[in-house]
Amino acid sequence: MNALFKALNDPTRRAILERLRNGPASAGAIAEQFQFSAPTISHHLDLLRQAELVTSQKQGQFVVYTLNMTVFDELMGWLIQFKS
Amino acid sequence: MNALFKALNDPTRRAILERLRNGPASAGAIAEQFQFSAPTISHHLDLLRQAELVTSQKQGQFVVYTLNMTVFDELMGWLIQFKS
DNA sequence: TCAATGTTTAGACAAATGTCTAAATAAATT
DNA sequence: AATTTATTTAGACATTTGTCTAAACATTGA
Repeated sequence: MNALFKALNDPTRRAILERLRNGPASAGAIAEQFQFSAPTISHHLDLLRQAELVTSQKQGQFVVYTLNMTVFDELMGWLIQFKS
Repeated sequence: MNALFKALNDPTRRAILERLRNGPASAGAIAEQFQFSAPTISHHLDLLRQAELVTSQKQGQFVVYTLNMTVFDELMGWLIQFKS
């Protein structure tokens, strides 16, 4: 839960998640959309992976990142506590 | 949205929110449940208020904090994007 | 009015965070 | 084999964050 909220507490990381709604993408393809350096984006992707918000698979020289929607359920569950 | 995720990115603040599920409470009553100093809890309450996750009303010498569930809807809305 | 109680403000400080550049690793191409 | 392309790792650095103590402010009660 800590890693989850930590990962979400950054606008760039949230934008990456929104980008991945359109489907999986390589680290480079993701990085292109932002003004930050590749290492910075790589680090953001690492935090998203630690929170299990994304998974990654190596495809040749590329590393493809995919949204993991499972974790959103967990968050939703936490939120629903407050609605009742 | 930034203030919201920032506010949620701390276990003490999340615990305060869970405490407030049981009903409104004064700053002092909240602080009693934690090992941190009163100023520290006051600061956490301030961040929760900035995120509009709580509201506060002065009642005599006490300041009573109340959960504002409206904001949870906003968060839920953001999450639901990812489920479809 | 003075003292006690409840809360916030101010300022300090260590730890965590987001960014960068340079270098390392890995795969594909020539 | 050497070079290019894709990505990560390492290390540095400024900023932000969470905590504290001391002091200020506000309300109540003696």
